[in-house]
Amino acid sequence: MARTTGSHSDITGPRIRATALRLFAQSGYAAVSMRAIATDVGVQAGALYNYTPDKQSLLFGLLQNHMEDLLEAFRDDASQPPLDRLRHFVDFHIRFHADRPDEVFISYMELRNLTPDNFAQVEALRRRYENRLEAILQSGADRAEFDIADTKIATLAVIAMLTGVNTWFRAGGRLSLDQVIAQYWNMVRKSVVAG
Amino acid sequence: MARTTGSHSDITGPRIRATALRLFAQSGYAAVSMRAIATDVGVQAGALYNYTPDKQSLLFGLLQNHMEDLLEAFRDDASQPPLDRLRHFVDFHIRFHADRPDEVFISYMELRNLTPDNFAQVEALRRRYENRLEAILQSGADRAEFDIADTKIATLAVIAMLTGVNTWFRAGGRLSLDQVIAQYWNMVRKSVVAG
DNA sequence: TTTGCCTTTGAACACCTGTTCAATTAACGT
DNA sequence: ACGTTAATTGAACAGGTGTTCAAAGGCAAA
Repeated sequence: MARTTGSHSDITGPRIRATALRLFAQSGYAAVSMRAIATDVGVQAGALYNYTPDKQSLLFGLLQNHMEDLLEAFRDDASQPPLDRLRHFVDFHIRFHADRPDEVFISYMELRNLTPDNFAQVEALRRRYENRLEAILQSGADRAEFDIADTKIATLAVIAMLTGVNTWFRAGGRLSLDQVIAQYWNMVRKSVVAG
Repeated sequence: MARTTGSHSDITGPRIRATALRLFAQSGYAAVSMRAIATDVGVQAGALYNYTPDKQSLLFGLLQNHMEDLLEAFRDDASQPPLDRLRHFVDFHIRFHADRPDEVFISYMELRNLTPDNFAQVEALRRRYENRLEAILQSGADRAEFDIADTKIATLAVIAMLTGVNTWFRAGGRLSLDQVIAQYWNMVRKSVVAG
C-alpha cells in the first residue's frame, strides 16, 4: 500500500497535532514516541514527517499556537477602572484556561523540552501576557486603588493562583465554573485592593 | 576490573539518589537514562541495581521522601489564633520549598511518571499536607475571623500561589526571601480575613 | 594470610528511538 | 481517460533503552 483512500493533508495534519497534544499532555513529550502518535492517528511514523520537520517542531508549534491564541484572545481596555480590568482578567484567565487543559498543561510541563531558541520564543510570549496583568496592577497602584508592594511579584502570585485552578477543576464537579471564578475573584480582589 | 577501590554502599547509594534527583529535575524522568545517572556518579549502569530495584522506584523514593520530610517538618499549634497559624504556614511553606527546588520541581512534574500505585501513595501524602492548611482556614472561618466561601478551594488557591514562588525565586536575586515572604503573607492574609 | 562477603564491571538481551527515502497509489485538474 | 501531484507505506539506519548476571576483585574479620 501507499497512499490510502480518503487521505488528505487537511484531515491528517490537524489530527496529528491534536493527537500529539493529547499524548504529550497525558504522558509527557519524552515518553511519547513518533510511532505512538502515528499509531493513534492511524498512519505510519514516516507520514508524520509530511507535517512536521521533526518531533521538536511539533511540540514548539503547539506551545507557540497556544500562547498566541492566549495573547490574541485577551482584550484589555485601559480606559476602564483598574478594578474592572482586573476582574475581567481573572474571569478571562480562568475561562480560557479551563477550556484548554491540555494546552495549559504542556505549556507548563514541557518548557524544558524545548530547544533554547524555541524556549526563548515561548518565554517571550508568556512574558508579554504577564505584562498585560502587571499593567493593570500598576495602574491600580498608581491611583492608590490597589495596595501592592511589588507589582512583579503580585503579577506572578495572581497568575500562579489562577492557573492552579487547572490542576483540580473538572467540568461537572462539585462547583460550577462561575462559582469558582466568583471565589477566586473575591480572593484576588481582596489581596490587592487598598485597605 | 570489578569492584573499584574506595567503593562503598554508604557513599554510592546517596550519590545515586542525589544525582537522580538533579538529573530528573533538569531534564525530566523519561529523558534521563540509567546510563546517564551512572555516568554522572562514575559507575556502570549495572551498579545502580544494587541500590534500586528499577528506575521507577528511584523516582518514587525521591517523591515519597520529599513528602514525608514536608509533613514531618511542618509543626502546627492548634491552640494558637488562626491568623498566627496561617502566618506560620506561609512562612514555613515558602522557606521549606525554597530550600528544595529540585524536590519540589519533580514532585509536580513527574507525578504522571509514577505507576498508579505509587501515584496514589504520593497523592495521599500531599492531601494530608493540604488538609493541614485547610484545618487552619476552617478554624478561622468557624470563628468568623476569616471570610472564605469554600475552604477546599481557598486551600488550593493559597498553596498554588505560594508554590509558584519556586518558579522564579533565586537566592541572591532582586528580593530577599524575607521580603518575598512578607509580600506573600500580606496577600494571603488580605485574601482570607473577614472585612 | 586466608576466607567470605560486598561492590562493581562489562557484556549481553530484546526492544524501542527519531528520521530518511524510494516505491506505490489515491486524488485531482484537464 | 490521462498525466501530474499529493499522500502514504514499509523498510532501513545507527544508536539508545531498562535490566540481568557471571565473573572479578577490593574489603574486613578471623
